[in-house]
Amino acid sequence: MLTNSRLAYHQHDHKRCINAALNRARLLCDDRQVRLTPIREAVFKTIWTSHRPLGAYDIVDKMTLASSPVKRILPPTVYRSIEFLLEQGLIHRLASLNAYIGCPFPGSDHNDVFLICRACGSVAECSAEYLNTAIAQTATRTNFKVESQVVEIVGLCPECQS
Amino acid sequence: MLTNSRLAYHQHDHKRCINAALNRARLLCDDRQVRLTPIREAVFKTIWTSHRPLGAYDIVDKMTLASSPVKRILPPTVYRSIEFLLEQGLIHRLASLNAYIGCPFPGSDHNDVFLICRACGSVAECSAEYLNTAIAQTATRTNFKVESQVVEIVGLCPECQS
DNA sequence: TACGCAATGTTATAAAATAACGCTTTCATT
DNA sequence: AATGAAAGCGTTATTTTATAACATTGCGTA
Repeated sequence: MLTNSRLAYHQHDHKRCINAALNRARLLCDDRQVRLTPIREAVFKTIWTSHRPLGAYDIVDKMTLASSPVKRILPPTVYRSIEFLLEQGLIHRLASLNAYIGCPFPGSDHNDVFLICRACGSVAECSAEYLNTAIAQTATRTNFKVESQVVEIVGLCPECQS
Repeated sequence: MLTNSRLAYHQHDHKRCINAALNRARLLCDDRQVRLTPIREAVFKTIWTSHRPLGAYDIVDKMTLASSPVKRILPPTVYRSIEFLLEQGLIHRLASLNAYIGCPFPGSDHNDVFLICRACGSVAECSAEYLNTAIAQTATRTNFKVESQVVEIVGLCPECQS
């Protein structure tokens, strides 16, 4: 099972997390000949601020604060970057929250299962073979052809159960 | 496996579908001593118009058209009914679509898995034991305590694969 | 009848996302 | 280097989705 739950749920040097993600993103974009522009990179870093998902307007606000006092970053700018990052699989959208979170293993072929903690707001991503098998089975039984899936599990992360 | 895929995907006398759903809803509300008022019932019927999910404003528009030409049904009214129907488990919200659909088996204990056809827009609901088991397993492995889940599968229904 | 509460009406606004258009930058080709 | 097409970004306006706040109505119970 592929998961970043260890990192998502425990104290760690998150700057290294961000840097690692950024490096992966750069390599991946380089590889694919797509441009990770300064704005896209800034949006990416903003989303990677924590292991909690951010809404589009959270990103707008954070980026406006971070930039020079004069300049406002406006929604369309952010949404464009979000669109790009989603296309490249560098971030995910959490439909049940209208929010976005960094993908811990971009480029690898994985289906997305998210564990959303309702207490601390953390989100971990997992990819489990047997879960995908179960989804495939469910679909097969009804002759449904799966193309994509949204699996978001809400509950309590290990840290918030005590 | 509990599913309404047969009905969702094939021609059938949908009026009977609606009536059956309405009867179930009435019994259930009666049982629970909650009030299925005329407005709530109207919203419920509107959502049950088809096996396709409706957005809140679709419901507003449909109901406004259906009622006398003078009277406008306004969003808060509809949202209140939606809230009530969700609480009673009579309808479901599809997070990935911001839309609502009638529950074919309210009252029964079931986890929700939705099969959303991207071609015709139909949605079928399934409850599969092994899928829930798989979700439970995934959670257990990461010590995550599941409280609720959103599983929405997008693809092609049997009718739209040809 | 009067009280209390749930349900609805109404106005206004918040929050999330996109449309449309023009300017600037980038980059391959000359 | 010049240039033309496409991609990226700035800006204004608007659409779509959802809720806040408060007034009014209806309905059962003391």
